[in-house]
Amino acid sequence: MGIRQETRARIEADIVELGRRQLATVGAASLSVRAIARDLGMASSAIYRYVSSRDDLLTLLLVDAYDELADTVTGAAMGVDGWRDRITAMARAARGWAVRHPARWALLYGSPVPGYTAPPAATVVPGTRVIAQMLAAAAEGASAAEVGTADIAVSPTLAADFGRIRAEFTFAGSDSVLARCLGVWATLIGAISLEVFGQYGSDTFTDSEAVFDTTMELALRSLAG
Amino acid sequence: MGIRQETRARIEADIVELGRRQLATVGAASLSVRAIARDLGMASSAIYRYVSSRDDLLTLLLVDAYDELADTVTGAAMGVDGWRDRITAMARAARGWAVRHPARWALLYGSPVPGYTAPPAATVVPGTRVIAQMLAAAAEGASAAEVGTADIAVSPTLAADFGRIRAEFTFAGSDSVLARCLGVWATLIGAISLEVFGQYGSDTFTDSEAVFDTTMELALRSLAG
DNA sequence: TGTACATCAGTGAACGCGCGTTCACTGATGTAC
DNA sequence: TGTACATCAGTGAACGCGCGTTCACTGATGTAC
Repeated sequence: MGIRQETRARIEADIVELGRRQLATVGAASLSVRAIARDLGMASSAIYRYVSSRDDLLTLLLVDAYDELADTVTGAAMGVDGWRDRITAMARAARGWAVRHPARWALLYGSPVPGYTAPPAATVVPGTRVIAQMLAAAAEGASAAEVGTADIAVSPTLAADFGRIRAEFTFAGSDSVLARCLGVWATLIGAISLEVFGQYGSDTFTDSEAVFDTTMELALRSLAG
Repeated sequence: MGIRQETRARIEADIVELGRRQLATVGAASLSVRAIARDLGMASSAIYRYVSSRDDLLTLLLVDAYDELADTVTGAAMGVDGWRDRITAMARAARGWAVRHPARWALLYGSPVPGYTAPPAATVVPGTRVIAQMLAAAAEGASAAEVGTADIAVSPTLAADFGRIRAEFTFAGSDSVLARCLGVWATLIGAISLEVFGQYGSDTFTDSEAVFDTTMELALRSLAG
């Protein structure tokens, strides 16, 4: 690898790092390529050798965050026996990552950035890694007949949608199981966002980890029973 | 009421309306008092006769949105018999409002606006109206012994926090009930945000209302038994 | 009812700052013969 | 191994635009006597 490739790789990494910092300080909507060039000690125009536009930088940061979150979740799930404990481990890992990187969580699951649409080609795969893993764990429970069997009324339209999801994620589970997974997913995203976005205020809960664990335990009961 | 008070009231309402539109088009982070003055046909400085700063305008919009959401939810709950159906009605009303006003939902429950902190004196009361109503409905179920009694392990710390919440909302229900309410709340916020923030993509679900109803039905089951 | 004065709404210029993106350019690194 | 040429990284000026906030001011509305 020549000197050019090396410095290029280093600068690209620096750009992502500076971008992360900007997300934390000014937010996605005020992300500025000029500011990043400044921080790199470059002329503002030089940044265009590395990033083709502001939106392109946002996509970079989006994929970066999706991947790091998914890696964290995968790492936490690895080696945990039993689908139930594995989902719990994944949920906790997701929350932990979000608490450590609130601005990046906001980029992934918070308000959309006005004027920006993520290019599906680049973002769909990294963006579905976590839910895919959760579904896999739930499918394990379903195949062991450990997942709640009480049926839920699902409209034909919704059943058709579920069919497509089943194909996309090669998920082996009934509509009822899928519906429960959706509920767990909504609870997970909601619980993390409420905490990370500061909805609880600073003085409502002393131990927000305990709040989260309790919430997820209840959500998982609905899956298992 | 003199002519001055009348025009002032009209202009104040116009400012809020234009602010809402800006939330929808450029988002809270790019909210511009200059643009609003422009749209009103005023000099940019004249806006300061009505709003003392940009942050002040944000607070105005925040309270406006909290109140309208709460009014909508209250209206939908009115006259609905049975705590369970009432919670369902409230949840649907909240979703409906969020779908109609995605940018305002984002202001309330989405990513925090960097550099802005809502003044508690103005926002806490309107911001807790919806959850207060849900808790009241759940308390009704608890007093009728219709709410799930299976206990949940709650740490002493969390129990103490729950005690404070019980006092603040004059809520009559055990720790288990409170924990379940928290779960329902997280599910509600998560389900709405996932839909409104576009996480499902445009082609995953044909009937997102059905998805929401199914999710909430499951969440309520966990409350009820 | 009329007049004097106080309050208020709105103006326009200014301060100092930021942004994304393009363009013609220099000088360094890499490559093919 | 040396040379000629192509590629690439970075510069600096420029375009055209935006922002929040302050300030001294004019002219209209409201109020007290």
